[in-house]
Amino acid sequence: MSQTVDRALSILPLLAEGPADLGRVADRLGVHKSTALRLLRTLHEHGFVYRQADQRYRLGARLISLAQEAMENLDVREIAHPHLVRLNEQVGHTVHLAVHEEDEVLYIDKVESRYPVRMYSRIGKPVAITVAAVAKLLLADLPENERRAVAEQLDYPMYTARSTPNADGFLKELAKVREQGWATDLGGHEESINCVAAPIRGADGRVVAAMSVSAPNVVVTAEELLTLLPLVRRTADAISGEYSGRTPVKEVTA
Amino acid sequence: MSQTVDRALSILPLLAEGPADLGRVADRLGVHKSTALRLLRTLHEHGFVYRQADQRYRLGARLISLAQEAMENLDVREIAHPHLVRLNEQVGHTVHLAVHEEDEVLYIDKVESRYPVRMYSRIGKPVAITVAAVAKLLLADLPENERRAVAEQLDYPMYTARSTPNADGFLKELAKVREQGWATDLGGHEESINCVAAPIRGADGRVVAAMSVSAPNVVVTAEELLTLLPLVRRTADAISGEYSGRTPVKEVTA
DNA sequence: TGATCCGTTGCAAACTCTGCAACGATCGTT
DNA sequence: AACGATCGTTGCAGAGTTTGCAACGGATCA
Repeated sequence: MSQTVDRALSILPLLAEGPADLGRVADRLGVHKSTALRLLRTLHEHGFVYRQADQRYRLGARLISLAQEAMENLDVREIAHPHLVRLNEQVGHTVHLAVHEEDEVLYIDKVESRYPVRMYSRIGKPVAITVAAVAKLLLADLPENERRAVAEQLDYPMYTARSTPNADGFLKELAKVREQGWATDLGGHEESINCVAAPIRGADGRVVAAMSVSAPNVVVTAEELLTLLPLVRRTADAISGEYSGRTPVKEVTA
Repeated sequence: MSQTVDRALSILPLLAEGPADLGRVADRLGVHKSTALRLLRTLHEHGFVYRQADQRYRLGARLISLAQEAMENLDVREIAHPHLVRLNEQVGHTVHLAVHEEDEVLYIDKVESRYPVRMYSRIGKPVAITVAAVAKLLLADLPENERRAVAEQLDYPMYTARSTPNADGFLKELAKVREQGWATDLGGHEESINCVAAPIRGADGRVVAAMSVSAPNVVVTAEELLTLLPLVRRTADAISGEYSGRTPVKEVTA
């Protein structure tokens, strides 16, 4: 809606690909160098971009610290954290907490496995939305028309042979997940990694977050992991209860 | 330099304080509601702000995932990480990696202590710049005039009785740190927590990052922690060596 | 039911932003 | 060593975007 701001903000994802010089930024934006320069200057003043010694720009520290604050403001995270830690102490595996927001599902908390074999993931990282157990739970809770709309505009990368292949399969999986109230990812993202996940609900019953326990095949089989399901669900319910007690902040779905 | 972008970016730190409604944003910006609305809309389209069900705005998920990418692009971090993990395995305590950028020093990596008593800190969080051992190392490396300029514009909060009290004391400490090539924080931030830190240097000898080992008094005394200094320094040197091998990206200091 | 508060929209004036062209510095080449 | 090329930077005037206003509609509360 605001051309100038729109252009300035478009610079950031561009720089996320890696450092870029003025000419490159101008080209990618489709504007004159002088225009790009002024936008970059403004971003720089706010610390959103940083200028290296070679004159190239990259994303700045301010962005990182702001994002940090953004996460600390999420009240689900605050409430859930001690529960995640406790669950991790009981089962030993990696525990994740994720939320959904505008076509992205991302991890907002993580407690590392006690086992030496750890999975790669990071707080703040968008999850593989078509296969992750937490993503299934979060999307399954959407009203049907939205669910279909989302499903149809997604890509379905075949990370492994068991990845969700297309929108149809995804919608069927979501329907199943919606009904049973929990979800799994059995090697759909990485061949040897399995997850079980449960939803966290607000006072109105809507899913506000999802948590999962993940472990590689070499540590426990999928069957063994599934035996943890009741415990995971109980933990999620405990968080739901505590969260519902407070003034919940539901999210707009338009 | 660009008024519109400047205003739009000013909204973000404002929202970092917590969710705000349109009127509040407009007031804080000193602009008309309709102006604020249009800026917020643009930010929203890019996912930088999110609109809650109660119509209020808060920081959005895109900000978080962008910051994530920003950190993954830092090459020091990538090189250092395995070294940090190894050090953590040897000493058991929390290990941090920090960089300096435009008046902020922030943690860009962390390996958690194996002991049950853990210290509070988070990747992406700005560190207490006047007391943290890593901050001392990073600032000590600046040319003298810059060092003084920075020192004089800082605040000196007395977290504890041993916190650096003022610019004068800070500059003396920096001089000492600069000479000895390592730094400590003995209860200057939190009464019972001590740190030892060492610098990581680029090919040109300039400090590009700093790493530290932190532990609470209840686990090891300050004296015991100091015996780890040689190991910390050796680790830092190893990282420096590896980092210098690549094309280093020095940072502009203006 | 009426009043108030808040977000939203169209419009015209005003101001900001844009692209251009020219400059200077740096770097690599002949 | 000098030249050419590349890149970032600046002043300027026209163009286009942005701004504040005022009015509308919906929601909330008394």
